[in-house]
Amino acid sequence: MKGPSSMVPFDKLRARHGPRSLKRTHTCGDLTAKHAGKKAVLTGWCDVRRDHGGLVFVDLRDRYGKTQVVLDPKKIRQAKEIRPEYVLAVSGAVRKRPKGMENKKMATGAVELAVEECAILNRSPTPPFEISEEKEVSEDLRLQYRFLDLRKPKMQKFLILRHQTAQIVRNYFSQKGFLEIETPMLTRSTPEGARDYLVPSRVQAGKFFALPQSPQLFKQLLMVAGFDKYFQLVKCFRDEDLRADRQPEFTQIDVEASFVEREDIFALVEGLMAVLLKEVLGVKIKTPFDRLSYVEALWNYGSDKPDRRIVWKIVDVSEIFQKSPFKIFSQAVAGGKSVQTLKVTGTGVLVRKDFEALEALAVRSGARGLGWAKLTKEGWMSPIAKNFSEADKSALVKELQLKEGDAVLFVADEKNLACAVLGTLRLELAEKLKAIDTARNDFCWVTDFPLFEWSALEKRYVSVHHPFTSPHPDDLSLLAGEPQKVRSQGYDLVWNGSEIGGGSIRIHDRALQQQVFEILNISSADAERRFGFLLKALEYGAPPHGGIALGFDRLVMLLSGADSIRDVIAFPKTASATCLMTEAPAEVDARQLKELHIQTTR
RNA sequence: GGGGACGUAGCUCAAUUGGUUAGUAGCGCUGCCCUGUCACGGCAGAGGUUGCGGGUUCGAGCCCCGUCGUCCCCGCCA
Repeated sequence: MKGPSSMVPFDKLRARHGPRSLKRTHTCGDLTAKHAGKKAVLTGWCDVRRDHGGLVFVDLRDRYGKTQVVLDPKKIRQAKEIRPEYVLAVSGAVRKRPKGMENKKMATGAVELAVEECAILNRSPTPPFEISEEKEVSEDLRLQYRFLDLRKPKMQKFLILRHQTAQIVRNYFSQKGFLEIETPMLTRSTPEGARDYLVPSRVQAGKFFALPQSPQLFKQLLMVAGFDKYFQLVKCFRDEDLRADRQPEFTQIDVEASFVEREDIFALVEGLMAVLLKEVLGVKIKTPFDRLSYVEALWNYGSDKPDRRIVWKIVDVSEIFQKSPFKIFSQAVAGGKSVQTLKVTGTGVLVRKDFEALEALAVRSGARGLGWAKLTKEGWMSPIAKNFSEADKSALVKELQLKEGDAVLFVADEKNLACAVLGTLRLELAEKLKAIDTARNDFCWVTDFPLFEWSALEKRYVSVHHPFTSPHPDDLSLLAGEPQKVRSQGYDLVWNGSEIGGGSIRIHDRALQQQVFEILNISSADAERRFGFLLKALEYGAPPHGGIALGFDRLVMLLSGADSIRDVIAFPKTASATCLMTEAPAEVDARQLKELHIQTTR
């Protein structure tokens, strides 16, 4: 029991919790000159207070805006008590501000509320940081006091935009005949893919649920059930390390449809993106989006999520160096490797040290080294060009259309690796040289991914997308002999160099699914144990089907211009997957563990 | 798992090469004054375990080791 000293006097308690005479009539974003002369009651938080002694101005804030209210301390005794973040209800007359006193920066700046009655609904200690966008506050403090951080208009704008985006998505799919169907959060662990978050079962001793990494299997089962058009805004969970655009729990726009081909999914999603950009950003985009094969993307841009707002492309110059006196390149070509180049424009500011830093990055990215040449007024500035023949140089100038101020980066290696390294440098340099056309919105589909890749770690093939992705029909004959050459019917959606979604046409044939499991070195007993329900469903009249999942948080981040995914999630986790506000995850009582039949080892 | 940046007042930051008792710092906070401000203004004031632990040194905010936390990147993320 608390002592009497901490008791709140009864009349104050009644003021806070009792019936209220001041019921809100307008929000703090509502009032304009046309309300002048009317009575209004506003509620909100004190944003700033300007005390002039005989007159007190308070900017009252709620999620709709801010309104200046004016208090005469002689009439309103609470005027002097008000502090930032106090919760107020004020009534009075709306009046036009005196001539010349209008505030053009405020939406409600033409008017103010002359307060006749003021109730302090709650008080606040001085907050740990100011609720304003003027100053950067360290993110750990913001996350600790998330309820205050979310009071900032900018954060509220993000969450409002998130809501609007969700509404548009739901409307779009509903209008196209798609049904939103929920799938379980407590499901079975599927060891393929990311690490699972596990949930112990109390009732089934020693057994565990897993939180879904995605509703992949359930949505396929819905197709088998005949719900031929499904979507869901759904939470997914992956226990992997975080990034600026990755959270352990995140939201997907999950979509699946039956009797469709790749192009049907593309058109569906293109339509959605067009509506979203129009409604949210007021931007008209061109559809259909360009389609690039995985190989095209990699060979031209050095990435499977190319940012085509950067004009520089990778060019294969192996042929030029076939007979070059520069042994490093000519021998690489002779040995079946290749020489890849990236021409970079506007490099006037780059000096030797910058290229050396680039070389270090290239080496970190897996290259053996980096060749570079910069065309200056004095000629070729380069540690390697002195080894080039004149024929090499003129062929390069012609092939790459080199001009003064351009630089060329060279990587000689196995083609895919060399391109990937140049792809990394391309992004790095474009950022540094501000060579990204940020006014552009570039969408593209990347298709024809390999179905499998060899995992050196696990010494087996693993799925590039997931094990239910259908092989490309033209490559079925390669499945048995050369699985690494099989392309998949998977696809990614890329927006300005960010992967915002991925999907595939699925396998709907039990025998083919079995064969894929075999290539993945999943025994039929294993497959039966883990995915038996799916295999069984495939036997009972599974329709051809396919779909996509779009990263909702990432999408909202890009639509809102937020620079971190955390800014568009109300209560996000830190890079070490903890919540600084609730301090989750936390230890639990020994009794709880016992009930769950669990013992911890540390 | 690995690499990098950062951690000083409530907040944002400063503090020369390791040198007195940490800085007239900005914002915020407290008190007083002020009837037209809007990032109000004026005067006065309070506020510090330099994340934590250890070491080197005559002397550490600064150097070294460890640790904790935040952020970014690689691995990882079907």
